[in-house]
Amino acid sequence: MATTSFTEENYLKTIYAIASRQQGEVSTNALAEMTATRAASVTDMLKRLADKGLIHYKRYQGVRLTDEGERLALTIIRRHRLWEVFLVDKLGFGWDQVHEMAEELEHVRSDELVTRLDAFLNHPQFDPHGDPIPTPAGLMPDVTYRKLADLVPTEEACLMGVLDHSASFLQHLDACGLTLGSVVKVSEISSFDRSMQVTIVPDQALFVSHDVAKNLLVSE
Amino acid sequence: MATTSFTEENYLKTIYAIASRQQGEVSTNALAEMTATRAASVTDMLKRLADKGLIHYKRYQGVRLTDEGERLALTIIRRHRLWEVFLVDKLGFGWDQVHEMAEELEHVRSDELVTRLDAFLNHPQFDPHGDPIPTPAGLMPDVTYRKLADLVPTEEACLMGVLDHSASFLQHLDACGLTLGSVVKVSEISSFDRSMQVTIVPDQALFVSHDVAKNLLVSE
DNA sequence: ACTTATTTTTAGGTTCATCTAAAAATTTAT
DNA sequence: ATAAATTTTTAGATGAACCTAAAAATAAGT
Repeated sequence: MATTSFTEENYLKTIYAIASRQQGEVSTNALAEMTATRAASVTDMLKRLADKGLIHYKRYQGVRLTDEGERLALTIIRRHRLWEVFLVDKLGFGWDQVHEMAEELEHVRSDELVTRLDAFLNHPQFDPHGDPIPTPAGLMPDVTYRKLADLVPTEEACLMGVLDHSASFLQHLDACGLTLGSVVKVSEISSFDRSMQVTIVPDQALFVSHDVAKNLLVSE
Repeated sequence: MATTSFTEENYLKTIYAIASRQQGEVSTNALAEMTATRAASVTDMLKRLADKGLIHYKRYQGVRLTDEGERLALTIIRRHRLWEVFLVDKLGFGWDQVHEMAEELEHVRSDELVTRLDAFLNHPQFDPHGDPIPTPAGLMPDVTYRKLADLVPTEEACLMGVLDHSASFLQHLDACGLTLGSVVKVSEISSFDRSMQVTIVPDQALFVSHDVAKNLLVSE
């Protein structure tokens, strides 16, 4: 109920992001690195978030979101991802350009705005990077993808998302013609460097390095 | 060049707004009232804005925007008004609902975003309240309107804007069927209370109080 | 186990944007 | 023109979000 600041919202989002790719509590240092601040500043903030009942925090023990904190984090992530869809689908930005803008737009406080934006965009299920958009109630849909790197020759799958969100990775995919939604078929895997020879169905052949393949998510 | 904070941007916008409906310098007290802060806080901020070269400020003498300050104020007003068009035209909000959201959206820092939003909206010249949208270069188009209250019987004009932006005024106009773009013709003016009998062309007759008429802008 | 290294927290300080209370400048009124 | 009223500024505090440097707790190494 108490109002959460711009900065507090960013911490919640960051705690969620770190927690979702490991298990156990999130460390102060990990947060300091992600938020580009110092550990001492993080400790300050953790006390405030704990006072507001948004995280479980015991000193020296790391931190975990409360139910309320997780719900809040997910509504912010929902806003972020909806704005990304808007920027790409409606304004024609590239998927490598939208992160910074969405970081700001996500903090605009209006539930009605989010509701209408969602309808305007036709209730998208995924953002331009293939990440699922949390529900209005603050739940993360669970999607199970495989990495392209885990496929074996002759397997075919649809490109669904990326693990690396950096502009340089996304631009590299653009340059290769690897677009979400494409169907790819693995022809060969080099036993030397694990690079893959794949075909973008129907007929576009290309090599994909292991570094790329392990950051590409596929369905099926 | 130096980065302007959210708060500084709001002061610039407010200085512009007050200056544009009076002549001479803007007073500390007027700013305190508009920003809902205390005069002492305003004085603090004025020093900072003066240091950044955004205002002309001599103590006890009131304040005036520099060219740079005015350009900045107008780019913020441009963003505000473009977002209002988006919210009304694309998301279907009422013109009485969009001010608060636009207050937040206007601070999102990306020139490219504004450029693309403007194109997406088809380069609108006016916001949903009939206020002109400053140019990308930071110039306010000058439009000259009359007040409906200044028309005399048998004159006809097009509703172009409002002076009062309050939700209650706008809702009242909605309830009366007074929409921007409508053509109205003045039939009679009461010498008692200056209320007007007008016809929304072609055939919708209604009474308009002087309080309403003096806050409605018409063209021609 | 005990010393060393790492992580985390405390202590004390800074900046931004605000506040209250009191002092100074300006304006108004008699 | 001088006193009274108003406006504006200074002085000193506060809270949020950060910082550095040092202390304390935990984890790791031999």
